[in-house]
Amino acid sequence: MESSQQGSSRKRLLDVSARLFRELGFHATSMRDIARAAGMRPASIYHHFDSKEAILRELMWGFLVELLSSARDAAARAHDARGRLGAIMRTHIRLHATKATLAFVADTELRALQGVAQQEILMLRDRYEELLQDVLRHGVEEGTMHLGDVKLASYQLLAMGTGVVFWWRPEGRLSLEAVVDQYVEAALRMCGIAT
Amino acid sequence: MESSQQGSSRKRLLDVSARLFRELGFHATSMRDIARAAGMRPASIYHHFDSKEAILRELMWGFLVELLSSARDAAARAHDARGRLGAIMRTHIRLHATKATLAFVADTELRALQGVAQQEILMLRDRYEELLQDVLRHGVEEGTMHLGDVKLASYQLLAMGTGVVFWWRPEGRLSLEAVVDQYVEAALRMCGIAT
DNA sequence: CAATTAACCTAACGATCGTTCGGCAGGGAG
DNA sequence: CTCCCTGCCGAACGATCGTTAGGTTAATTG
Repeated sequence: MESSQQGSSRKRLLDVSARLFRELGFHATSMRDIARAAGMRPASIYHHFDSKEAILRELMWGFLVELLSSARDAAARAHDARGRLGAIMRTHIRLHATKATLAFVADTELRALQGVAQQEILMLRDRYEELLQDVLRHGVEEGTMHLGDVKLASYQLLAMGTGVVFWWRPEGRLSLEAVVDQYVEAALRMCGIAT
Repeated sequence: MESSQQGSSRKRLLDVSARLFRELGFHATSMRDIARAAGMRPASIYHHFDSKEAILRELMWGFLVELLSSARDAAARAHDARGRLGAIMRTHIRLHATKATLAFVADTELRALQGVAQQEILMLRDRYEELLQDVLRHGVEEGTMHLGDVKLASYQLLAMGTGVVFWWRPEGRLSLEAVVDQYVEAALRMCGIAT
């Protein structure tokens, strides 16, 4: 009933699509590009996915779901606002660095989705932002954080953190842990928390 | 020798192209889209520009040149590292907020340029980053700034600041001045400078 | 006046796009 | 064995792409 290669072509299509979407952009990547990189013919892709947009949809949805659940788990393990902020930033940087290809696509190709597909992704992103904003709001109310507008601060933190996908490489000068630490410290400082 | 409408079509083409490139992305925008929005026929665009990529090239180059020269001027008017950092961030946010369409395109469509055109833009971006990194390095040497890796810090600051194009609208809840102030304060805090 | 040029047009070029149709191989099920 | 389903294929569909060739108009120049 189940072949030993079950889903292997599908997974390979997702992998090469993510890589191509990152390198060329969604609209500059053709189904023929994807097929060639996956070792099959363009028509065969449609045995696994309904459309080119469906591939992008699955890539973005998968990453954002993992990002959101990781952040929730990390925040739940901390016991105060400062700890939760640090935990969220830590998982944010770690996930964006280790899955940079997916993260890059998820952060830059939202325009390419249409209608309800785009709204579904926006819904996940909103929940993620609200998770962070709740932490910031609690920190301000507790008096442990000192910042201006909470929403603005959340945009600052997320933009800063997401930026790691644009430059960090595992073989580069800085280790993942060193990078994560400096991002977390920057986040805490931005919120008026001494380290 | 000079018509009273000199360059008005050209300017209009740049304006509508920037708007379309931001809304749809470069590759999802067709020459026919641009022509329709500018009130002319596709073939007429080629009287003003050599190619679709040439339009993008001019948009990105123009914005980055203005960004770089504005930052240089602002930094020159300050007299210490802290003042220069604040001045650079202030002009960065202000320019990204007031020219958000251009800034968005310049920050997201680098992939769409090919060969030497892309390298020319990268050269400008590198000079901009170096301007900021010099300020940070001086601040660390003076002892007025306390941060880990200087390059990493510059990426954090620029990613945070550039992010303003993704959410701020002039008709929104927060005024430009309030937004600029919170970004500058966040930058100073990130660099270990008390406010 | 004639000559030139800027600005724009219609029409069409070849290429490439996402997608679909119909079929073929092969392995498991009845 | 026959039947069916999975996975993949060749071939082609209509649409759209960036771009070009050649022509028209109106204004400017000498």
